Amino acid sequence: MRVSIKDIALKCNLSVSTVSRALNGDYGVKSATRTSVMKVAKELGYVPNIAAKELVSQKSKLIGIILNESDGDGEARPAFFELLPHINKTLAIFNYRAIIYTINSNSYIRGEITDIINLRNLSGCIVVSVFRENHPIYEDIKSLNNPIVVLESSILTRICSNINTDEVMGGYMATRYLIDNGHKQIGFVNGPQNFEISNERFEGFQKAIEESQLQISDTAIIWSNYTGSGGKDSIHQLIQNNPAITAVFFANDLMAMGAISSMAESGILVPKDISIIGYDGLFVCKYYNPPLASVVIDNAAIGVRAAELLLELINGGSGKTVRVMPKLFEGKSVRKY
Amino acid sequence: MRVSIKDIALKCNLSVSTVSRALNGDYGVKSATRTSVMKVAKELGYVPNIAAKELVSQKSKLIGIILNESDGDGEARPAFFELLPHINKTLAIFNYRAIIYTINSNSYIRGEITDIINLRNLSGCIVVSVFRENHPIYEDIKSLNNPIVVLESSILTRICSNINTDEVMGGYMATRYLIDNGHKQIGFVNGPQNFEISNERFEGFQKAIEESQLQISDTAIIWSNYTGSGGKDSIHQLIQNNPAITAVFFANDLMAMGAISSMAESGILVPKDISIIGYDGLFVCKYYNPPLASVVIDNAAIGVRAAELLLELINGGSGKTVRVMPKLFEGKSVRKY
DNA sequence: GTGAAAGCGCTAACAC
DNA sequence: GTGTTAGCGCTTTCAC
Repeated sequence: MRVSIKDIALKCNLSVSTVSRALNGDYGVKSATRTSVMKVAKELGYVPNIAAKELVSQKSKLIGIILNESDGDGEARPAFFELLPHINKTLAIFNYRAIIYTINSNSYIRGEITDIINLRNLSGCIVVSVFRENHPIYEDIKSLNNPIVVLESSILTRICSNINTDEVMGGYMATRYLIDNGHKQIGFVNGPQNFEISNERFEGFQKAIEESQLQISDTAIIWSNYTGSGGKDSIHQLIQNNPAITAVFFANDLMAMGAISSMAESGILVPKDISIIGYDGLFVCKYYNPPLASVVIDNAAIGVRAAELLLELINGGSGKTVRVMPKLFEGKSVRKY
Repeated sequence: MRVSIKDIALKCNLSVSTVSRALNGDYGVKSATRTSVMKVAKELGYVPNIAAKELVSQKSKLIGIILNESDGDGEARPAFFELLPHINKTLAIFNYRAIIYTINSNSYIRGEITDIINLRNLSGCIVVSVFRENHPIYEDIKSLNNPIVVLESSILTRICSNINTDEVMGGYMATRYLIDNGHKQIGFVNGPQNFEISNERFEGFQKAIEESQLQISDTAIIWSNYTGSGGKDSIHQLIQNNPAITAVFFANDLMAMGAISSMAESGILVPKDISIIGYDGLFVCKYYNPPLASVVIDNAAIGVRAAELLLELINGGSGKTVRVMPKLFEGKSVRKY
């Protein structure tokens, strides 16, 4: 049988209520009483029963982390796994813990996220995966009555914060970097059109192109799928239709890597024959061959900030938007003309 | 106020105990009663209060996943993040959920893992990170009274299972693959000596070397640190001391990648000038330039199996050892002589 | 400053 | 087959 406050009360000749107050640092307990309670608790190896606390307080100190199941194969969005430890560590400082939930994006039914929260009385949750635009989960989030932080989205309510990279800026930075290095014939391999991030990165791309008054043919823009093999297919198509191309911006690193390794087999070298820049700043970029230029998303900062935003909401704060600036990693995959 | 079984009882003209029995599928409830209870529960939007259930049952349906904090930087052991979704999905089938705990390997104090388990009454836990040999956490695990599954270790008790790749075989396969391709001057860049996996991979390496009666100089074996920059430093040292070397086995992919990208800058090409094989089978291997030969650890299988082993222990089964065979990914980084 | 008692939502004897 | 009751460990009024 585990030690309970009753055991402490018995040993201290006190009532359970006093012990409870002493243990929880409440006012109205003589300081001598408190020290003796603490001492006995330690001696007895007392561990509070969280289930009992939760039952009476109706709260849980548990945070849900919502993951899109398709991220699970490790290919789709590896960057999100870099977030997890940082979210977790920040939450742990305040004695919150994270439960991971995997949601199948295709079989999602309205209210699923509400059920998840209610079942374990979660204090809040963080949606780390990007779902396609107009995915029903976003409707649920908007009408939710629980604190929630959504990454890479712009949902903002009294009780929902969002944190995201400035994707337009990211797209702009990547394209600008190519232009600044003298490239004029530039291709863009993007993700699917029904993702907010794809469209924003595209907007940044366009901005940089227009600003420089470059002409980009329609065939130089490909809407792919954020996978390595998608990158591979796209680059060949791109080169075939645009033989004069000298640089390509891929909307994520995985597609860029798929393209580079595939081109190498055809004897096309990076950056000698063609320059490549990716997006995400995966930690493997710096060990890629060649080190892959990329728009770096600061996952550590986002993870910490997401957790902080959620804790703010839990403590009564109201929803806000936080925007994180991406950085450029130059790598060695872009040639200067 | 949330709907409780009391509300259902009221509406159905039943007692709470009958409702409880009906809801939990216990025997001794008329089938008509059960259907009406179910119907009303649904109508009212009833969600069971898990805290109450846990309080009375003294169990939690919560599993701890123990991560070494140093894995958190995403560099140390990226492969483990590939495990997570698979563990999680398997647990979810049986309504168990995973809580992620980050442990700082250096500041660990005896009993920490026991406290973690007791505080939330975890049904069990899975230790996914590799700690160095003789780390105090392993002593704690041996004397634990709760179901636990440890990856990449050989701890086996009545209530502790372990699951690991056959690392000796992995080391053997990698080395054998180089030998079979005609390499005779082979180098080995390993991880730190105080990790069980390093020593096992080394054993496999030695076995293949001896079997083939090759001579390997002491300077061709380097104990590094599993990081990309460690791989970079090691390869240059290796080549300098062993100019005739034609192939190197790296005990993980990250070191191999660090080495390849660094060699490229010095004009040393893989596999033309030197052949490289890695270990782990990270999903980026196939998009590396060149696609990196590697010993593939089947993280999906390990994740699923680890969860299954834990559930077995929770349901009264006893500790067992499961060994998973690694596979070889040939890539294009090894040249045939 | 401390104690007695009620109750959070649920399960599990035990009674009928 | 169903109801009554006690109790899981804790917090929180309300007395004193």
